[in-house]
Amino acid sequence: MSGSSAPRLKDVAQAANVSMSAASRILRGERDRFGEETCQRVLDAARQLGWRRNLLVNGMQTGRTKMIGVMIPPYDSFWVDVLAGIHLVLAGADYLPITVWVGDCQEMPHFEKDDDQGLGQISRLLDRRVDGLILWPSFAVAYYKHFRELLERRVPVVVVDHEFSEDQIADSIETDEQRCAKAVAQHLVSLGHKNIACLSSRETAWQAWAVRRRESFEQALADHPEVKIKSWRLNPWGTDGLEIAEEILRQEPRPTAVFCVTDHEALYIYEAAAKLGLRIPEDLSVVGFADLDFAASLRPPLTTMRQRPKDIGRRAAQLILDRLDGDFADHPPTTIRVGADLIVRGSTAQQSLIKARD
Amino acid sequence: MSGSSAPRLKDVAQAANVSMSAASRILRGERDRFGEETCQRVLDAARQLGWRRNLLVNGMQTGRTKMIGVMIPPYDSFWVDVLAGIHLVLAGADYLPITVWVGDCQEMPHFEKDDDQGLGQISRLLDRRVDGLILWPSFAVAYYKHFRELLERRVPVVVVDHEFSEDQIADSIETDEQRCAKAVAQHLVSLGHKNIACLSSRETAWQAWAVRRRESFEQALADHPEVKIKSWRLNPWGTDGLEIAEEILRQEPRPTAVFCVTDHEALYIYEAAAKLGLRIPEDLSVVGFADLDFAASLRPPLTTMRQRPKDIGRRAAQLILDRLDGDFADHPPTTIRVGADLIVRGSTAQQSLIKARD
DNA sequence: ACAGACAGTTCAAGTAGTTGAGCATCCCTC
DNA sequence: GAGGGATGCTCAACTACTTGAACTGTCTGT
Repeated sequence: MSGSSAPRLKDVAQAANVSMSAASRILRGERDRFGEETCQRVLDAARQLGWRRNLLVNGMQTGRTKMIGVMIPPYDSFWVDVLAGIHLVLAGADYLPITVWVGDCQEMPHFEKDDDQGLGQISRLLDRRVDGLILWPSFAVAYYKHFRELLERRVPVVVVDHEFSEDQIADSIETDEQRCAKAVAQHLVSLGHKNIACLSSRETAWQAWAVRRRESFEQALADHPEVKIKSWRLNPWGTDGLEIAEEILRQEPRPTAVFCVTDHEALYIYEAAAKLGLRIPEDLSVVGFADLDFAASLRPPLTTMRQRPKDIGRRAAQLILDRLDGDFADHPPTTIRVGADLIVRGSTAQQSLIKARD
Repeated sequence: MSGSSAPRLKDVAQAANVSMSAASRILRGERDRFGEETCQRVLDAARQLGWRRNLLVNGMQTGRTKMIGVMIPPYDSFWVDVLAGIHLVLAGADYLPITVWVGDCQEMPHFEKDDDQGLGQISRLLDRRVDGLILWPSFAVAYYKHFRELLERRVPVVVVDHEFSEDQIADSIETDEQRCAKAVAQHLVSLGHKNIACLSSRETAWQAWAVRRRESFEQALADHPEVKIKSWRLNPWGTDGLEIAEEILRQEPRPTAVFCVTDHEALYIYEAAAKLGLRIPEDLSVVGFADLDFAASLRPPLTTMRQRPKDIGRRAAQLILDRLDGDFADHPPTTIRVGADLIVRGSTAQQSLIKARD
């Protein structure tokens, strides 16, 4: 057991008494050029010695490592599902995703702040010659700095979940915010709400999606001039969720419904409502966004927009593969907008209910 | 932009007008053997051309790819933290973890059932010549089938979170179940509880930890003969959580405290309690395990054993690195037991409270 | 008997570097 | 003017395998 290490093709060839080239060809399936008995000998020898292909060598020779770098934030259940979609598609094509995290935004508690970290991580991926990159737009900085290089190396990039920037330089898969906003607005308006609040997250530069989500919602309500809408947001550190939530619920007149750009913010509203003795949904309707794993087990269960993260992941992976296989290699960058579903649960109700109790 | 691809060392050498070997040495930091002006020329050329080291080649030559395979279940917040610890340590050593999922147990909704999948995934890792493997014991099957091979290839394996098997064949990092069980038992007993239930999870073969957790708890209570303990478990599909929870709470006499082997099971108890009109903690104390992300936001917040997942991940990664660096290479397999902390929140209370109200 | 065809196999040059050993200068010493 | 030792750089072999081209031997057809 001491001298042994990974068996080489040379060993297999020797054991089968053929040349390395013959062994190589037979093991790669080019079998019809050889005698049946020879093939068997080689195959047996390979099995016996436990030989396996060395994708490092393949990578060197073909320039394809069959690895895709994935840079996304430390996961909540949304990102786990995105990853699941990515894994599923890539594994099917015998590709392997390599996932890295970057900690240069405060939402990520797992890493010490380090501005060069994004660069370091992307370097670690490129040094290993990944064939493509799937990334979350918050890594814009790291991405921009490497952009020229990625382009020159012809490494396809797909951005997931939220539009990357105005100038379409990479493919992008995102949730269709406008349709979502319309669906939420429609739902609340049809329930008779006329005074609605919107609670956004922190709206830091790397949380542009929060801005877009809030603005989409405001726009969607602009079609209903009879409805009053006021928006709020967390401070840049995201530390004042509960206070803001209370502030919203202390307004005169009090909003009868709150749309939160994320289920996380909805938690603050729940907490503030409990504190102020407001009942959900009798006194207050609440809508979240994302349908994170805890949304259904809140009391009452949270009405929320369920995105399709697995779908997003799947399409991102597929898009990368398409770009790599050349069919799609030279198309201009595309944006795919994925739908979402309004899951109506117990946290929203007719506004008339409130009137009846008043 | 069309003909360009990754720049080669040859290009850099040519641009700097030196031999490849000189360029190689200078770029790897062996600078004192060369003239300062030459070094500058090479460095400048490399920067200009955007050259970066090719770890595939390094991997071929040294047999070290600086990649560690990680096989863990689709993540809840516990596993996310484990991963965080792993990433942190490995990134510090310029290693990259490659995480794969396997779907051959039902807890994993993300993949279709496929018994060979574990094998396929482990193959995908070995084909890329990962230097080591961190894995979750549920992958025992895949692991056992590859065990001889891993041994012969001298790929170090570390098993995380729960003991792998009786015969110590790999390093193992686990939560110290016995100490945890003692802490929970101590907490409940000191609150005056005399009739305690334990709600285990499914106890399928690949959830051996549930068995161990339950048994440790039963043993811990054996030191308190005045306390009655009865255990329950979910069915093998995990579908009857709510029913079992109700059954527990309908016992005569009703247990005054329930220990759940996971926060997930505690959710069922909460739900059943709400359904039966029981108040937590006044009528019923509940203790969970893991301190998953939702535990603190339940109402009342859940008392639970907080494991140290980040620590577990960190130590697993460190152990792999130690084995690779040779210092530790020839030690027999070790087990590291990581502590955990009882987080007392609002779901547990003095049993006397209950008496006072009865 | 000899060309042509074909199966079965080998040669050698790639892939992108790394590295131990060695060589050419130049300066200084004796 | 030879010897010694830095200094600064290059040669060539090596990593593990792939692949286009070529070569050998046997069989067939004429």
